[in-house]
Amino acid sequence: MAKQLITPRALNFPQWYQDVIAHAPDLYDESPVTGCITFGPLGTRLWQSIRDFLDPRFRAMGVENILLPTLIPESFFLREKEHVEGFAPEAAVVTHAGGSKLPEPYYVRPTSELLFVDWYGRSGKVQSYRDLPLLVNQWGSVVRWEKRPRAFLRTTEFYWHEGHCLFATKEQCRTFTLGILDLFAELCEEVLAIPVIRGDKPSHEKFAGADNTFTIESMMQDGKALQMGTSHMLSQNFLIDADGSPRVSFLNEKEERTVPYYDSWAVSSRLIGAMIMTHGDDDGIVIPPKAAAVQVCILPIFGPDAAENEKVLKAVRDLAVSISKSKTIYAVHGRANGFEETAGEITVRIDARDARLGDKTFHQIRMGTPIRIELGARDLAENSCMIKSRIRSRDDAQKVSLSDAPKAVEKMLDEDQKTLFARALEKRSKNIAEPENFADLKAALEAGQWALVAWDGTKETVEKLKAETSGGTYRCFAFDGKEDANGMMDPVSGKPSAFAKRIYVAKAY
RNA sequence: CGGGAUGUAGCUUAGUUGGUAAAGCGCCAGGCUGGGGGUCUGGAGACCCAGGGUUCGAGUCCCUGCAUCCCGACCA
Repeated sequence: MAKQLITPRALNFPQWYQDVIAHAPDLYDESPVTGCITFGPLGTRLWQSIRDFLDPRFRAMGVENILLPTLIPESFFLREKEHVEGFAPEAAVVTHAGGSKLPEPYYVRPTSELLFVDWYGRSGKVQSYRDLPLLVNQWGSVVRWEKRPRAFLRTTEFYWHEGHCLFATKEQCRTFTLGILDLFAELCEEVLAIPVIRGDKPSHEKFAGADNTFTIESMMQDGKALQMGTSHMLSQNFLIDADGSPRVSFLNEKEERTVPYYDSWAVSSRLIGAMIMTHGDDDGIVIPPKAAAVQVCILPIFGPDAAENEKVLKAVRDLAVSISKSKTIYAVHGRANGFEETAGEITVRIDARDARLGDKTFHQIRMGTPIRIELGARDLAENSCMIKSRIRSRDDAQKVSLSDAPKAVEKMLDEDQKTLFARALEKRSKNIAEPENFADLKAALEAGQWALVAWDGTKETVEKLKAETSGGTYRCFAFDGKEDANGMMDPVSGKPSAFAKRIYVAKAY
C-alpha cells in the first residue's frame, strides 16, 4: 500500500508545500501557460470565501464595484515614469489582434491605476468637492510575468481586487487607506486565523508610484515573511500630467481648483498560499473553519445490509440539515461524484460514495476539512455519532448524541478557529529576535526568525543585509512599534538609526 | 535571466552494454469487508515531454527547444 507521502515540514519546507498542495484534492492543477495555475473547485472556493468576507464590507464602507478592461494602451503606461519602470519589465504585451498588427500595443494589466484615472476623468465624475470621496473597487485578475512563480504565492496571472479611491484631502485619504488595512488585517486574523503586523513599508519597498505603502506582514511556518496585503497612498501621483496639468481636479469650497488624493489597495489569491503555509501540517492542508468552503464532512459508514445503509444515509442527511440549518441538499458533481452538500450557516458535505471509511477520511484530511463526523448503523442504534477535528489528535474524537451534534460542532469549529490563530501567534512571538550586532542578526535569520533592528536608512545597508544574509529584507515599521530606536546603532552598518522606530527584518517570499 | 536537477500509464517509479516497455498505487468488474487510505480474483490503461540527428534498429547515445522543481537575481 504505497501511500503518497508528504515530505515533513522539518525536512524541507518548500518541498512540503509542493507536496501538500499537490495532494490536496481539488485544490489546483498546473496549466498549459507558464507560471499559471488552474484553481480547482477547492482553490476557487477558498478565494470565494475571501471575496464573500470582503465584498459586503467594502460596500458597507461605501465602495462601489466596477469592471475595467483587461488591456491597457501602451501610451497610458508610458505616462508614468516610476510606474512604467516598476511594471514594464513584467508586463505581457499584446501586439496583434484581429489578424493584424495593432497600431498601438496593449499591456495586459499588471495593475489598473492608469485605467482608473482615465475613468475618473470621463463624464465629469469629479468636478466638485461634493463629488468626493469617489470610492470604487474592481474584482478581477492581473498578469505579471514574474521570474519565479510558486503556486498561489506568486503566479503569472493571479486573482485579486483593487480598490482605487479619490478624496478631497490628504488626511481623508490617509484615514481611509489605513481603515482598509485594518479590514485586511481583520480578514487575515479573524477569518484566515493568521496574525499580521501592520506597518509602513520602507521607501525602497514601496509600490511603484506611491508616496506611502502600508502593509500587513505574516510569518509562515518556516519563519519567512509574506506580504499579505497592501494599501497605498498614491496621493496626487497619476493625477497630474508630466506637463503639470491635472488629469483629475475639482473645485473646493473656496472655489479653488484642486487635485484630489488617490489611494489603492489590494489583497490577492496569494492568501490561499499563506493559509496553507501557516496552518498546514505533515498530513496536508488545514483550513480554518471560517475560511473553509465546507466546515463539516459527514462520512456515512456503510455495511453489507442495504436496508441498513439506507437508514444510515437518511440519518446522515437529517444530521447535515440540522447542523447547517438549511433544508436543501443537493448532489455535487465536480471532480468526483457521490458527494452531497447543504449550504446554510455552516456548509456540510456528505461523502456518500461507496468507498471505505479510511479512504473517505483520508480524502478529507488532505482537503483540510475542519470537522469530520462518522455515522454508521451502530451509532444510529445508539442515536449518536463521532465528531473529529482536523487539528486535534484522533484520540480526541467526541461521541455525541445526534441531537447534541449541532451544538458540539459549533463549539468545536469555534475552538479550532481560535486554536489555529493562537498557534500561529505563538510561533511568531517566539521567533522575533532583537539582535544588537550583525552576527546575532545573521544567526536569527539563519534560524528562521525575524529580527527587530535599528536601521540607518541607507541603500548600502539594504544591499549589505541582503547579500550577507542570503536574502534578508526590510519588511516594515510596525504601527504599534515603540519609538525607542533613537540613539540605537544599526547592527548591519554600525551607524546610528535614522528612524524613531526599529524595523522588522526577515527573509521573505 | 544565471546555476543545478528532473521529464516513461492518472500518480510514484523500474527499464541492465541501444533490439519498439515493467511494477506498485489509482481506475473498472466481482467477492470478503465498520471507525487514518483492508484484502482476494479478473480487467482496461503509456508508443516513453517536443523536434531534429547518429544507427539496420533509441525510452536508452547526441543536439535544440519546452515544462516543472530547487538555489540565485527580479518581484505592489
